[in-house]
Order: sequence, then structure tokens, then C-alpha cells
Amino acid sequence: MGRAPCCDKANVKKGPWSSEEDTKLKEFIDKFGTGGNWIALPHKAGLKRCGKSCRLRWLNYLRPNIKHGEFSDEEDRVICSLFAAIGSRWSIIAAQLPGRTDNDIKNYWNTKLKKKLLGTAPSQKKPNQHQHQQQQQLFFPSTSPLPSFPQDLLSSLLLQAPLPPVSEQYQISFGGGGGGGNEQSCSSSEISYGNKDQQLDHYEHMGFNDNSYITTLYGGSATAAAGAGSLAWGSSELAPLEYDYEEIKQLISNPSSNYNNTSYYFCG
DNA sequence: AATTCCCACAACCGCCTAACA
DNA sequence: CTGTTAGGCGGTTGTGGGAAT
Repeated sequence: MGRAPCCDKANVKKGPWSSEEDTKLKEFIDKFGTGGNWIALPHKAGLKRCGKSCRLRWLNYLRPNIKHGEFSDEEDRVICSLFAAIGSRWSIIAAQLPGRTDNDIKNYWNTKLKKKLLGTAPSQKKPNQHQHQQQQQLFFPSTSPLPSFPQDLLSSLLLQAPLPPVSEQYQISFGGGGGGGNEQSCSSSEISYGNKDQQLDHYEHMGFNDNSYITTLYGGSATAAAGAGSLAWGSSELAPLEYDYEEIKQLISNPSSNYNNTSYYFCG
């Protein structure tokens, strides 16, 4: 027996949303909120849509403060760096770019950014040396390594520990960028959490003051990892530059390659 | 002017997981 | 503890519009 469908597919409209549907959905949510139940919402709002579809439409298009249009170089750098560190965790990446949705970033990455990085625009299959150099400078204008966020910390947060356990001491050491074991410590700190609120305070203090992040920090590992990214970036005036062009390019070309090749460590 | 091709983006699908009864 | 359900996520597909032929 398969999984029960989330809605009656026969009586549900699919395809692009009309402006009338948008208006209905927006007005309903403005008035009553989502009620925490997307499945029931379309019926209440008088829409012949699947609840999931409504949710997606709201989150990706109708919700206030959605940013449409061109991505800035700064946003490009954040996306590249996070992609290199944590892969295609679009929701985490989106959490670092206010106003951008995971779908937006995913589309942008797949259709533009990846090609830009690889230099494989349709009319530019093989860029010459000069073009290649220009591209690299566009995305990574700085040549000096900047502090990176702790990649092993990210991995362990993502894969194992949802959050550093309460009342446990950690020393987090940040190595230098560039990978390959070229360790150059740029900061370290001892963290001790008496309770989860203190833990949150600490995260906040370390630089992740994004409300959405703080709100969802309790939620689990993924968001915690996103926060760890901010943690390292918080004090940096420049945009983070975790990986050089070649490293990201390699990751794109060879998805199976190990993300974890730097010398950060995270010890109890 | 008509047709084909390509690209960008919106939307869908199916899986995973947390919450809850 | 177990089964069910809904929310969330990432991958994939569909569609419309513009460019090229």
C-alpha cells in the first residue's frame, strides 16, 4: 500500500496560478493566517488547489518581503560558499539571504550561477584564459584568504549532532581558508551553555541575528549549520570567501567529491 | 512571418521527518 | 511504541517567452 495522496488529485487544479487565485490566497492568509494547516486552507479559501501548492505559492511568490530580480555579487558569493560547504541544502542557503527563497536560489544556481562559474555560457563553451580570469575576479575579487567557517563543525552538525549538547563545553577552532591543511588559526572560543536560551543567546551574540534563523534554531540540525556559517562570518567586513574558484568548480564538476577537505576541527 | 530552439522560472512530485493521537 | 498525517525539502518537469534560423 502506497502513501495516501495529500489531496484529491481529480478535483484539484494544477498549473500556473491565475491572479484571481493569488488574490484569494493572499487575502485569506492576510485575514486568517495559515491556521497551521495548509491542507485545509485551500477549501476554506475557496481555492481548488492542493494545500502543498498553496503553501509553495505563498512561500515562493506571495509572501511579503520576497525579493525578485537580479542576485547581487554578494549574494552570489554567499551561495557559492555555502554550496561548497554544505552542498545543495537550499533552504539553509536561503536562510542566509533574506527575501530569497530556496526555490529561487535553486533555480538561480542551476540555470545561471553554476554556468557562470564553469564559464559554460551557451555561446561560450570554452572560455579562453582571459575570460576565465575575468570570471574568477568577478566572483572572488579578493586574493587573500579570509576566515572560513568550520566545515567539520557544519558537517557534524548536519550529520550527527543537532546542536551542541546543553552544558557541554566545546572548543571551536577556526582554521584558515584555502584547505589542504594550511592551518592558520584566526579565532577560537570556549562555549558553555547552561540551557538552551543561553545557547541561543550565544549564537545570537556570535552574529546570527536573523530572526527567522533564531526562530527555527530549535528546529534542528540544518538550521544550526546555517547558523554556524554566520557564526564565522559575523565579524567579517568582507563577504565570506571560503573556497577558491577552482575548488567550487571541482565540486560542481564532481559532485561525489568530499566536501570535507579542510583542517577545521571540533572537539569536545 | 513561421518555426524551432533555448533558457528561466514556476510548479509539481515524491521522499523524509516531526508531531501527534 | 506505533501508525498516521502534514510540513518541509530537494530534484525534476512543464511552460512561456525571447532569440535564432
